[in-house]
Amino acid sequence: MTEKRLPFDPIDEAARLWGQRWDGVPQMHAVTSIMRVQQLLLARLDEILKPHGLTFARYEALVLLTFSRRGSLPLGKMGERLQVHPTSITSIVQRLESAGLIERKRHPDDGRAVLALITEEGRTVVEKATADLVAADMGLSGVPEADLTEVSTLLKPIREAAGDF
Amino acid sequence: MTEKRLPFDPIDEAARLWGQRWDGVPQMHAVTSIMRVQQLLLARLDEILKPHGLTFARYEALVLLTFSRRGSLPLGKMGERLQVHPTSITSIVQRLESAGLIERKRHPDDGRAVLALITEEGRTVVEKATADLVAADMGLSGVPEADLTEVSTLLKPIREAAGDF
DNA sequence: CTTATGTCAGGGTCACTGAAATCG
DNA sequence: CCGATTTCAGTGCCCCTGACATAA
Repeated sequence: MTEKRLPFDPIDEAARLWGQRWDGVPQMHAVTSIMRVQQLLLARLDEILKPHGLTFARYEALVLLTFSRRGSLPLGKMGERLQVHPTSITSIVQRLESAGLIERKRHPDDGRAVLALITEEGRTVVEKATADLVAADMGLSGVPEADLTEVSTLLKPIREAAGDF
Repeated sequence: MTEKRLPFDPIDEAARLWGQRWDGVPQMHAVTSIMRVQQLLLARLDEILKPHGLTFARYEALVLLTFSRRGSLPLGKMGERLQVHPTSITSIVQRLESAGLIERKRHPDDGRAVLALITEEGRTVVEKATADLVAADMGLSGVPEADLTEVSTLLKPIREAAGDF
């Protein structure tokens, strides 16, 4: 990754030039900002999770299992909650199983379905990884909590319009 | 992609459960929201760009060249502005060249450097693609412009803290 | 010689399509 | 037979590391 610090805000500059030709400057600025912040956050989170042998996607799957009543969920249910592709869930679960953090069980009531069950080691890893993430403010150190709540509130209609819920 | 519409906001639900065990609920909610919105936006933008033979990353590179005075920039400069890895720029430029949207030139003053120069076809494609994107409000239809400006403003300190500028 | 620029090889993650197997 | 669940093969995209050639 290029670590160069620019002497100006590259998105502000891009928005200025955009406005000389095209409409939709607020949309362009917001989209570019969201893309860039996501990239920065993901890099930071993956860096924190790496020592635990996790990517953010795998961590999310593990947390979801931690939240479930029996510590297990059918893969389809996981994909639905995490909003990821069925084949991606297969891949994520396969890698978590290789790491010994979950086990695969046949669903007792539905022979088609597979349950992912978090192991004791999985629970231990989630706790340690979460402690690190919380200590690092999820990569959002220095941002007032009120601002974060505001961001979440403003982004919610976008998710809703896209059909999340 | 799972298209299932959930009867509740999965992020609100995850935040509720998170709060029963761990700290940092506003941070967790904001991070998850940003990740999800980015995923939704990128999918929408790539869908709009696909008929033009572009991904969002390649579109951004093309727009950057459009904004440059001579329609050309050294690859290193492009990576710096777009905040992507040097090898990623090589790949992006290679594919844009294969599509006939840019040409590679040797830098006249620096034999090490390579210039990416946008072609006439490249300029045409950018205009058409941008028209489609703007018509679709960059995937942000229905969101008030004031809210988008607010989002951009709130996200700026995150980018600044991460060292963008 | 040291530094900067770009390329290439190779590995990793994840998204997606299409096909198949299994089971309700 | 139809539909749901999961897996597998294969493709594409992007990130990253490390090594390398070339030129300032």
